[in-house]
Amino acid sequence: MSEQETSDLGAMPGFEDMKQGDLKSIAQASEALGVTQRTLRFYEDKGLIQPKRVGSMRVYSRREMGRMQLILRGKRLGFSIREIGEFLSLYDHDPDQVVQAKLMLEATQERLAELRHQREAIEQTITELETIEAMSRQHLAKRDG
Amino acid sequence: MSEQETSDLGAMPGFEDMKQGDLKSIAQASEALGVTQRTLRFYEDKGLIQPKRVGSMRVYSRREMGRMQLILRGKRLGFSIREIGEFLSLYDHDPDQVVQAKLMLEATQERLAELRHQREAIEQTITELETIEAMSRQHLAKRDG
DNA sequence: TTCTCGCTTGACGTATACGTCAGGCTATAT
DNA sequence: ATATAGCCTGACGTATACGTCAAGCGAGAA
Repeated sequence: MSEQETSDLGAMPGFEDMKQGDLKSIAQASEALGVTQRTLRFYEDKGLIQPKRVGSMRVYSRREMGRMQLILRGKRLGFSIREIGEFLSLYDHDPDQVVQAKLMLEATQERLAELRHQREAIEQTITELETIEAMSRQHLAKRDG
Repeated sequence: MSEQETSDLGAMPGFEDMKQGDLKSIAQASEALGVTQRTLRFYEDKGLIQPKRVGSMRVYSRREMGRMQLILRGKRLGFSIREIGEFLSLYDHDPDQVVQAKLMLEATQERLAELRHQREAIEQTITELETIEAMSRQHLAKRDG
């Protein structure tokens, strides 16, 4: 396997804790984050991250990795990438994070309301399905004697 | 407003309880079911219903209306139209509904498992979001004094 | 020099359940 | 005869989050 400048970035013995210690190639970043390279490029397209370039190759610093963690967390919490993008851009242009925190609070509450609704809907559906399940069992029991 | 043979079908005074009492045009059917005409045509395309034709116009009998109720119920319970289609075709070719009931039971149980997972995931997400909500509040409280 | 890696961009594909035209037919009302 | 209403089919559009090519470039290796 030949590795080019990409791997050189991560493999400079003795320089691990320089100012820009942990630079990663797209392969290393996707590996570390558990997402595909396609996903990283996709998020970049959408403006969620802006990895540096060395020539044409993407380089992921701790900043990008941190943002990716936030993005993935947002996804786990059920926010769309559009929403996540909005949060991040607020985050960028709001050093004190006052506006950011307020809007985050709002979004969080809205999402909570949604989830509570969903939870109720699911409970109802589960109840109804349990009824159907019981009826199916009876139906089968009758026919089998 | 002019109504053609469509409305004539539903408007035959004195004949309400003929053998084929309640025949409906697509407009009346969609109205009664609370779905769009497009939806009815779509389900027909997918083979879920087979309304009769008078010339080229669709006519919905009680049979189709009944199937539509089942379809809509299946949707509410979270089954895909493909799954619903499979149930219905089993239903058709299984007069005793033994096979049907067995498979329905399986599908029901699978769906229940899914829903219970979802419910857990939602509970976790709600918990996490509540934490974030509390943190946002603290953040704002600090800055506002 | 030629091969092979890893990377690049761009564009089209996927799944779901319809929405939204566009163009055209027919029957009734005027 | 013409307008209008209601219906028809067929085809493309929508939203989401990527997957999957295709074609090509620069850099070490053989």
